[in-house]
Amino acid sequence: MTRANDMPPTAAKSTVENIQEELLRRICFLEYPPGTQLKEAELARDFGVSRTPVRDAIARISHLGLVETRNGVGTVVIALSDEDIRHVYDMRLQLAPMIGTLSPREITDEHRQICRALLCEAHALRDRFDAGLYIALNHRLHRLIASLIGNTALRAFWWQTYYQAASIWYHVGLAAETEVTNALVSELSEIDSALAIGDVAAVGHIQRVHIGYGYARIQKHRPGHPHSPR
Amino acid sequence: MTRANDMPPTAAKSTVENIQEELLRRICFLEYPPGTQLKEAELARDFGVSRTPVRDAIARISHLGLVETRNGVGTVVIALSDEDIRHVYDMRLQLAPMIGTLSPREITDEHRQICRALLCEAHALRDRFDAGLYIALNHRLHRLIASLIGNTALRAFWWQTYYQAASIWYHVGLAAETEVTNALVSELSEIDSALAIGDVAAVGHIQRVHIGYGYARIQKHRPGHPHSPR
DNA sequence: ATCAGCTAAGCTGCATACAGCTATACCGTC
DNA sequence: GACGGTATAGCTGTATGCAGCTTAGCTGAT
Repeated sequence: MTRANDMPPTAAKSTVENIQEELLRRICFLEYPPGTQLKEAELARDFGVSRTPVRDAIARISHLGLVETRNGVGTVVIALSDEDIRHVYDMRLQLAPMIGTLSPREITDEHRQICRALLCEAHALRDRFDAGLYIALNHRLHRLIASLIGNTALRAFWWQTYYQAASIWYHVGLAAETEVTNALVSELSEIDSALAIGDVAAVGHIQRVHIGYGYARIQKHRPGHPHSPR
Repeated sequence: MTRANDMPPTAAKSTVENIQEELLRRICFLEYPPGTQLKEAELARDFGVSRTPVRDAIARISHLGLVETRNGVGTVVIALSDEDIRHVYDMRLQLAPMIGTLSPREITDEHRQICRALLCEAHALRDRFDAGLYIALNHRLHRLIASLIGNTALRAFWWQTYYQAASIWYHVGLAAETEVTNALVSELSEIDSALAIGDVAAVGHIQRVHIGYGYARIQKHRPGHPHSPR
């Protein structure tokens, strides 16, 4: 399939791809929390381009449902409703085991090394928590998992649900630092064990388990529903 | 200076949404077979707008991987590789049973009426085959199924895989008219029975079964075996 | 006849100007 | 003071011109 589906294992090339990736990063890394208004002219200045490529990038991520743009008003970052979040998590719970069953990729030493490095950094996170680092680690972990998925459609869906869910559980992560850090460490060490014996299916089931844990944490620490129109 | 607002309450879709939908229709209905070059200027003339909304529409469907646009060259409709097709079908086989398990919608009499109408028209198709009608029936059937899916993420994925697979099995349909017509009739009558007793899960499994049949037909009639002149 | 190099045509990518829509603040009226 | 209509600011939607990239085809030397 085209490289439009699988996200960025390597660096994107064209201008709008860069902007697209950066916008997604800022949204799911909570630099643009729900309710933020994305002004095309302003973003255009930020990126040093005209409104056209910015509009293009926004159009390309519109299918994720993370932003909504209304004529004459503006483009705002959406806060997913509780029901939407449940739907996304239900979907992820179903997708996770497929990682090991639908054309999984072969595990290489590179995978193992990346996982080992992530585990090491996650340990460091226990001593001194850093929100940005926590988010970055999760993102790299997700990239690692995605690189084990051989089925193109599944990999695309895995990314889509990740982007949809990310901003939510990163938000929770900031409210329960030690809890999520310990969860990340144990998830990584389990994955490390699975990678050691080359068992992709195990990785899928580990994901399945920890997605369940993550959803439970969301329900526990969810902020007192401020205003989530939909 | 308020002018009379006598707009019909039904048509409220934006220009680019219309173009987007029409492009997808033309691609998966094989009016734009793989290899077709989509020239922005030409499409703009067709739709009576400038290049801008056309570009916007193309950008919005780019994530499906059905078109690929390269700078200086053009935008062409992609022919999915055999492996991609297999991946999409593997995915659809997994998604189908979820229709009945992930927040299914309640079946209403409207659903039953639509299904009955489709079944009736499919019967008529047996007497006199018409490619356009066959494709349109399948499309309406897909809309019916999608309207039973309550999980937002699943519904979105269901549509995505449909668009990705549609052009393939519509292509096969043109080479095995009576076979696909009979398959459509039996699929519709099975769904009719499931709707009658309000069993959405059954609908999901019926889909699962017929997706399997569809993939088998693709492998049977795929270019390479039957008619290979020169 | 062959091939390197060049030229021109045609496409997308980008910038910019303008039109249209929406929400808000303002102002005159009651 | 309350209210309805209106002007206005700011945003997105659209049209258009130009620049850059790519390819095909032509030309001329070998």
